[in-house]
This record gives sequence, structure tokens and C-alpha cells, in this order.
Amino acid sequence: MDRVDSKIVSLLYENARIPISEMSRNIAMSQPAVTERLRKLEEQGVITAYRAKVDPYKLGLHTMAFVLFKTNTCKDFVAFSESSPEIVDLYRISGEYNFLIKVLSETTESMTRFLEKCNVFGFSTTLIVLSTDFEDRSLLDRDITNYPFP
Amino acid sequence: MDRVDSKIVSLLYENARIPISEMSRNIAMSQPAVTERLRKLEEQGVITAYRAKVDPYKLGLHTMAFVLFKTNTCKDFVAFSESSPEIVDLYRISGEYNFLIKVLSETTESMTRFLEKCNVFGFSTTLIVLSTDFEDRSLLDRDITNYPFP
DNA sequence: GTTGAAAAAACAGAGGA
DNA sequence: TCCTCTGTTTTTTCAAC
Repeated sequence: MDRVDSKIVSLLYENARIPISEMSRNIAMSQPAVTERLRKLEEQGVITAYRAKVDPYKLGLHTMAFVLFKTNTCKDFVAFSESSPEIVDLYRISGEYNFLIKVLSETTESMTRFLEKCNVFGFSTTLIVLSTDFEDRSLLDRDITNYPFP
Repeated sequence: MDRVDSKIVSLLYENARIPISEMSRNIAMSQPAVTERLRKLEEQGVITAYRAKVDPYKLGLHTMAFVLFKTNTCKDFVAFSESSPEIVDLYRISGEYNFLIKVLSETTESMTRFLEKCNVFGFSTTLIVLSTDFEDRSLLDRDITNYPFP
């Protein structure tokens, strides 16, 4: 992982559908060399996926919430979460609560119905998202002086 | 937005670098027709971006946290957040706290230093992420009977 | 890491249900 | 309007170095 790799990842973060030929022009390196570097970045697990980012509002998902859980039935809760498409993210956290989930639902009413289903797992606190200032910022636009690069 | 569009978005969620020709074979529609539908999905804002998903651990970012804030200086806090690369997500929420941020930092020590900088904005509660069970689940693998499709 | 040729994909226009 | 067909340009793949 050097500056060229960092540039490749950065370009693919900005636009995952960029042609390799365009990247190769951008960083002044031959196209097969970029292809091989990209293959290694995927193999090493630096790049784990390429995703289209979808606007939830355009799919009718108008309500977002974060929910904190305090539960003893962890295994059951994880199984429930995996089978609930409303739950987009699932984190284990330290502190008073032991789980944090991000939920997307159609309306506040459907969100309420979903939260009622969750009550069996223990105490919870719901944080309704009023607006998103930004989301999913680049991990590469940082001061890279402390990066784990050789 | 019909079933074909839904399939296109779904395929691009699974792999944003899939060739249009492969999608066209998958859904039995000509390549220019898929190209045109994709153009419209982007134009309508259903698809907002294509992103390479990067493993933060592989970049040396070993510590993730969610931080809740109770602040009066909203404008200043947003400006601070925008200029802080550690902050990946920024949400305004309802309830006792008015902001929720997701933070990625190198170590617990660098996270601590960052959190100290945040203290000027008001009261905060930090939730350290111990592990991520899943993140960024598909919005399209739902029961689409209630979808806002014609 | 580079070059160069063959294969594949994307693009742009014409025309049909 | 939405699609298919077709020729041209661009990109990817794969060989050899």
C-alpha cells in the first residue's frame, strides 16, 4: 500500500464505476499495472466491495432511526436482526447499552410497529434521525503522515 | 421505477463495477435499453453514487465510535464536523441529544484526543464499537409489495 | 513495470412496436 | 415512450518482454 494504491482506492471511492483506463491516465501508469494493483487491493481485503449508493427516500423509506438496546439474549437478538430487512447496520457497543442498530422504514407508523416487535429483547432507546448532514465520508482524505504505509 | 429498474439497482448494489452488458444478459434486455434506464436512475437521484467500500482496519483505523452530543452551538458544531476527517457520518436527531456522529480513529488514544477536542461543544456520550455484525445492508431485499412502484 | 494485438463492452444513431 | 439493431469507438484482457 503506497501512494499509487492510495490514489487508486481514492478514485474508486469517488466513483466505483470509473474505467481502469481512466485511472491509468490519471496516475500516469500503464493500464495492466493498475489492473494488477487493483487485483491485489481486493485480494488483501483493502477494498471489500463496490456499491451503488441508493437514496432511501426514493424507495419510499422516509424514516431513519438509531436504536440502542440493553439485552441479555444476544444470540436471539442478532438472529432477529439478520432476518429484519429494516435493520441496515448492527454494532456491538460498550457502555450502558450493548447493541446499536440503524433502521430504515417507510413511515413513522411502520417504524413504531417495528420498534414494538423489538421490545421483547429488553430495554431500548430510539433516536429518530431528523436529517443527515453527511454520511460515509472518505477514509482517505486524511493527513496520511501517520498512515501504515511503508 | 419498476421491477427491471429494481433489478438494475440491486445488481449495482451487489457489485457496482458489473458491466452493463452483463446486466443486460441477466435481465434479458438490450444493452442500450439498460444504459438508458441506468442514466435515468442516476438523473432521478435513485442512485446517488458508486463507492468502493474500504476496510478501515487495513488503513490503520482500528477504533470506531458513535458519539451523542447535546449542544447549543449547532452551526459551529457542523462546521467543526465538516473539517474533521475523523467524523464519517453526521446526523441530527431528536430526543435528549441533538447530534449523532460516527468516528473512525487510529487507536483508542487518538480517539481520546479527538473526543477531548469535542468537549467544547457541550455534553457528549461516547459509544465505542466493539464489533460490527453487519453494515450497509441492501435496501432492496425487502418485501416489495408495499414499494412505491406503479 | 511496459507494449501491442485480439476480444469485449460502451456509445451513438436509425428505425420499429 | 420504450425498445432493438447495428456500426464505431473505447476499454479490457492476455500474450510476450
